[in-house]
Amino acid sequence: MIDYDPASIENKWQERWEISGIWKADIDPSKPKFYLMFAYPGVSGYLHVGHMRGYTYSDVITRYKRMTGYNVLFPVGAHATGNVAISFARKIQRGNQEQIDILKSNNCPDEVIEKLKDPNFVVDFFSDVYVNQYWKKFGFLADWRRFMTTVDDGYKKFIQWQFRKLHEKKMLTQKPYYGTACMNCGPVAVDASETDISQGGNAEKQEWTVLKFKMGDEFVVAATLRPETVFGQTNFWANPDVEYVRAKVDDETWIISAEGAEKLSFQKDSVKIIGKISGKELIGKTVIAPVIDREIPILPSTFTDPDYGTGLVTSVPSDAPYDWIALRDLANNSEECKKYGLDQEMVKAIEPIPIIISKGWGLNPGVEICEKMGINDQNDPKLEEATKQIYKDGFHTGRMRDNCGKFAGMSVFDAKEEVKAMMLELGVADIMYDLSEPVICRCGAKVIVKLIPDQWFINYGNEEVTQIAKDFVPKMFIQPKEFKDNLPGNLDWFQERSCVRLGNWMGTPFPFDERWTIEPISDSTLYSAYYLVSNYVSDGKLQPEQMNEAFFDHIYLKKGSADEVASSTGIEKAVLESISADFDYWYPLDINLGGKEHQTVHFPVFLMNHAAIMPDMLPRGLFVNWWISGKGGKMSKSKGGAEPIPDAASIYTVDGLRLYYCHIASPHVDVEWDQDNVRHSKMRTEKIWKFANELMAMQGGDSQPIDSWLESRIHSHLQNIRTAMEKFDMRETAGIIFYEIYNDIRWYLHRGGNNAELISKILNAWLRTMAPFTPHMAEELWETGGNDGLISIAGYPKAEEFKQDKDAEAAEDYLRAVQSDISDILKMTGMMPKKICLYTAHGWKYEIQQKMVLEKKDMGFIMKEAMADPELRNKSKEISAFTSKLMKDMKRFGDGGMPSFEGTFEFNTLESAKEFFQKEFDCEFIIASADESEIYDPSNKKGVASPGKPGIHAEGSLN
RNA sequence: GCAGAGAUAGCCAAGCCAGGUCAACGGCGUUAGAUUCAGGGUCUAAUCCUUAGUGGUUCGCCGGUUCGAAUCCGGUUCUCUGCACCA
Repeated sequence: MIDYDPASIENKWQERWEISGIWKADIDPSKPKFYLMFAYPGVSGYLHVGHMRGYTYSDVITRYKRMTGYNVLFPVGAHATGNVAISFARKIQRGNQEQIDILKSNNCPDEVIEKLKDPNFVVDFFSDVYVNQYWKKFGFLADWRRFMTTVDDGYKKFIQWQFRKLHEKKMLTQKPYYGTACMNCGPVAVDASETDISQGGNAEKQEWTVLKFKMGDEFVVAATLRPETVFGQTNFWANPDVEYVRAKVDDETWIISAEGAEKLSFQKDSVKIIGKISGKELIGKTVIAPVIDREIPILPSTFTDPDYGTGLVTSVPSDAPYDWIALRDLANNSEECKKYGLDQEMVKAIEPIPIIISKGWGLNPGVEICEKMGINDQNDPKLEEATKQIYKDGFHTGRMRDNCGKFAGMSVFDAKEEVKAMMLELGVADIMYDLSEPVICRCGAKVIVKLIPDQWFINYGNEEVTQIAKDFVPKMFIQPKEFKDNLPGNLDWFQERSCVRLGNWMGTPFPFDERWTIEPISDSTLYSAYYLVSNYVSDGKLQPEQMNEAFFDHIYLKKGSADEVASSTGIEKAVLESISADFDYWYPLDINLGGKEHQTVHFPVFLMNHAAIMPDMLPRGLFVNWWISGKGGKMSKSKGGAEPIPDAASIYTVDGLRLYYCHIASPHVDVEWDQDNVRHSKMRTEKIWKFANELMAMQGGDSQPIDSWLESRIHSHLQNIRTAMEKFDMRETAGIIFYEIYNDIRWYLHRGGNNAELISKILNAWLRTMAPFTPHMAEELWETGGNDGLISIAGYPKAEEFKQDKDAEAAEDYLRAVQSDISDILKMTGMMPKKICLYTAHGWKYEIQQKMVLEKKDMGFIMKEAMADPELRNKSKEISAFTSKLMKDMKRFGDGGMPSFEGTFEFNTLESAKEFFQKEFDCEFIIASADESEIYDPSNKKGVASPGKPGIHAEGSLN
């Protein structure tokens, strides 16, 4: 036998495939087409073994389709838009040790690390890594000619065309937007991954309602997150230790903190500081509270932070624990009152005004929670928690009390928006945005919220487009089902989505205003169409500058004649016709495959853009795969998975890894990477390799009854494989191929099967079933077995190639059950058997079972009939016991599920396996029917026998 | 917070939509035995409790529907994903 050397087999066949060109996808009108792509990866550096899961599924599915007669298109690409490559390069420029360590552990040479300071090189370098170190090394048969990245010139032309079409559809809108930005670096993303920022990834953008309190000609301005509570205002807070400023905002003068004024200056056209006023000066004055139009006093507090909101706060002690505690502190502190010249009795007289009825709380939740939590002063950190709790309960369960004007009875949830709207309308309030915690940019500057007055959006709220997409969902093939069910809801939920941004980003300039760059999600919503053009760009038949609006209109929307477009673009007419034909042949896409993170963003917008631009060409299917994670979340060196992908391929072998991805679990659950499991998959391929070699060496033999069983099993397996693969159920399929068929053939040999001709026929089919999963091993064995051509393009085996024989399968199932019963008994007793007797049941039991199971007779009928028969009459007790048990069993099996036996069939089956049993248990076997007279039955087992379950008597030495 | 998904034996994971052949596929791990067996190999058997085979208890937790529930319904706790300038 040839030793198994996976590494050399991998190289050998990857080379052969490369040369053979079977990966090239060209039109073949004689075959149905199948077009699958996966959501291309962002160029974010080296990937880990988890990423290969979905990619591998793609190759397995397309290989299967190819072998079942489809002409397959499987292109790959990479997503470079945005700031991933830029921030990657910046990290290298800054000498980020963590990043450099990752590169080094992936065997990245120093001179390359040096070059990775250039974002463009980052894109080129990792594109090459993905293609050559990952996908080709995993044996993928992708159409490499079509490889593209989203920053290719041709791709940019394509995206610009797409946005022109969206504009024609009136789906591009423009309106003000508040975005996060750094004054030095421009727009930054504030998110948990912290790619742009060095601190504050969990910050949220909050909308503050700015309340204007009239004080003479000026306004003292507070900010609140709870505008609906204005009805409960009792006083106003200023921090005596803070120096506030007078700022000219539009035509008004606002008193706010300097920090607040700065923030506001990014969000309003004119904010100009014209003076100062200390907190102390404000205290003791009175202001007119908005909405309630009441005069309230300004009191001192220490919890008011100049950096939070406007640095000034209105006080609602009924629902704000901070306010209540501060008020109480002050009322009880005569010294403090004196210090600010306040009338202590006046402060004491301030009572909370109940405004919200909240589940589980009385009149003043803010007061109650402080008592409950034992909060005693305004610097107690528990106040934060108390505030959150009250807010949560009030927001979800609360209703406005009767003293809240026209909002009385309204839920807090609704009142919040309505009160805010009313105040804006009246001009007593304004809006301001801020981040919930400090955020610091990579450059060290503070990240602020900035008004972008003319932000562009794609309006996914467009009803016509949404409807087209929603209507199409039921016709699509979508796995898993849960996602299919949710997708229409996701589509409805999508409204406007900002689609361009300013600043230093990689990507396509926005065609209507080139200062803007189209953002990363918006430029990956139609790209399956570009794969039908990219190969022409790659081989130079098409120049990016020729790819104008007329060109894409012609290819995708069938506008204009080939002659016209050829002359206006300068593209050869033949090329134009060829591209056009390609598109007509391959489009629409059959499957877009991607990770679970794409469910609510990428897949819906992918559908919507097709619905908007190519409503007749909507993708026919989506396949979502879940993730592979390390134990406890991250991949780790000690537990595996963190090694570079090429290293993992050499440790576990490519076929081993492919089998692992396919067989470890359903594609739609997360899996923990476990070295032992991966190693097992590798050994499984090796085991099958050896076994296949042994089978190939078989000679001669003769045909026996067990042959029919094996053939029939293979028939069923092939049928089940087809059914499973139609749903791309790769786990089920891999289980059948790599475990069940393997076990069946071994059982066949164990049972004495030795028909080399049959085995050779089965092996031939078996190898073909394996090919999509473990293609390298399958090719090698295919060649060793003397077959011509590549197995990768051989036909996938069909169930009809093997004869079905239900009786043979039933007989074998029966024998296995008997064997297992005998084993159980021997195990229980610890007996070394000398003699085992098997008794098939009494004939009347078969008759009754037949009548009940097949003829559906009931118990009364059976008993009546039995009593009429003189021979059965004296067995009535036995009969009724047997019959009622049978009734029970039948119920357990459900409708028609209970197998029924004939006595002769059972007896003959046992008789035919006698020799096998004797060898198996190494003892004498006696097989008899319970109806035979004078049979040896010392422990009276013939009586307990029932159809399908023979009585068993064993004797021998106990040890 | 909002939306969605999930919780199955020591571990990883099928089954759930279409309730009964489910003590619950498969794998890992563990244990025992075999192998002229050198490098985590292969094979056989066992692996909830009980037992001369048809018995008991189990599928996050609590309750309900049903002759019958891992599967259906309600509630509850915990985990994961997305939430719109991260891709």
